[in-house]
Amino acid sequence: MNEKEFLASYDRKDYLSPLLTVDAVLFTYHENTLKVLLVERASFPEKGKWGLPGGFIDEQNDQTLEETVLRKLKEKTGVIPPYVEQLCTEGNHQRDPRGWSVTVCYTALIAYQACEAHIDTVDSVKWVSIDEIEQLTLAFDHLKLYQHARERLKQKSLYSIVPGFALPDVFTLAELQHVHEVLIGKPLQNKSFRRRLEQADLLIDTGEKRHERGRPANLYRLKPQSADYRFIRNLEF
Amino acid sequence: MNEKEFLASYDRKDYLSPLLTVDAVLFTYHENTLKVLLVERASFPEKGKWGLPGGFIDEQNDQTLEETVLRKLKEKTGVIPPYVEQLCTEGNHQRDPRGWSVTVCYTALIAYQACEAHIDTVDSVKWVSIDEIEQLTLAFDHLKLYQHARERLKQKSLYSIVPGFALPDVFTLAELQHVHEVLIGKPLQNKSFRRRLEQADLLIDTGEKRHERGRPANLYRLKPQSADYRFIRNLEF
DNA sequence: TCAATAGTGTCTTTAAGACAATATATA
DNA sequence: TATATATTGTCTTAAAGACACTATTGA
Repeated sequence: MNEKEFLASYDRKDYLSPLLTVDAVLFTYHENTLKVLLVERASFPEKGKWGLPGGFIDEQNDQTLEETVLRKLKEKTGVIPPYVEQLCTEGNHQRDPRGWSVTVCYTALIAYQACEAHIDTVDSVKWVSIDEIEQLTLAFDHLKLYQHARERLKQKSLYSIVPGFALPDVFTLAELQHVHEVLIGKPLQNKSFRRRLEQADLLIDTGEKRHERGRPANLYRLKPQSADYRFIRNLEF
Repeated sequence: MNEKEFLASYDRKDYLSPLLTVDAVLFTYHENTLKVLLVERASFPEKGKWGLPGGFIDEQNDQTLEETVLRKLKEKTGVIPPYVEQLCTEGNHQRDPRGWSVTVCYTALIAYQACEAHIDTVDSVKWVSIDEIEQLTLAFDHLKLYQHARERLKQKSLYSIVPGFALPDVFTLAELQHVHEVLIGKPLQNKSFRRRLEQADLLIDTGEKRHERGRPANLYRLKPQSADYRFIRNLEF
């Protein structure tokens, strides 16, 4: 038998694979807190519980795993988040009552404003503050996945400005610093934070200013390469 | 219908999942070079080509994905490597001619001596130097997976001593430094390298010395926690 | 002018880079 | 003693921490 004959005689139905899903921990920053997107499960198992957005691969329409997660996030938020990164894959025979199951989990970030209107139209999707999420009983092992994503994002906040993707397109340095501070769980040295941003040249100065209380703050935009930039030294934590 | 009834009526055969495999990029260090374990494929597709060790989940016997990869690595090397870490999950409809397929890929490290005897007994398993691997035509997208693992390990060599798990139980600082240098692709400052090891207290001094040419070198062992330790500052590269 | 917030100056501290110097083996 | 390799000393440099100070707005 050659490979061609093998493939002709191969029938997928003869081999059962574990259940395979894709999930995402989508963060945003709003009203001085980090929030995570939760979805109410419409069907069994765990029907009625809240869990991470996600679902099955559509083999006809998804070319890659990443396309699956983008499609799912767009279904729930109306938009495709500017930052999406694979987090981990969890697979065992206990996490789903249907049997051996595997989920490929992603971390994603988006501006609150980018999906506010869309999310307001549906009851089965909501943002939950990270202060409240631990109290909820999430579906499957989704709490654990969230915790993993949170921990990774915390690490990233020490050596990158990835958390900035949870902010709107245009933001102040104080806002950016505060997202990092929320993730790290303690205040940062303002001067250090600004100094390294300046040196790494990761932001575009819009020239605009935001007037609220006090001195108006300069408004910045993320440069595209800022998703990949890594400082060679971590901030203290 | 309640959840119990749902599960009773649920039949996995009604839902086809993509093909799911687990693969590993297993590195070792021998004769001053890094090497990767390759396995000759015994069956279609890609029969006869060399590729990464890996295979399907055994739903009856594997409790988790990690157990699957450990089982596969033990089959090929005779031992369970001391360092195993999930690398990434690659999934699309092109990587396998049988259709939509997903692989969960791990990075692992082991001492050459730990599996030398076992590997010598089989023809279908071999170590390939990283200088030669790019020339080979590996099965599926295994070259890309290897490159990904190599890049990640290079990054880790800048802020951890994870590469030390490619060495035997007992090793000299010169050996450890050289593994890092091979990964990074340039010489390191000897003093910096030793200074940070000393400070982080990651090694156990065995008290023994290795006598070769020149001054005998002190022999060390990795402390268990050294797999997780991260320096707060990267070495230059 | 005061309160509030944004942003800067500058000294200290930490840890890496550079590289010379010393130490301990064998031939 | 010469050679080889291991190990240390120490000065320089880069970048973060600490924290006080100045700047710019509205009330």
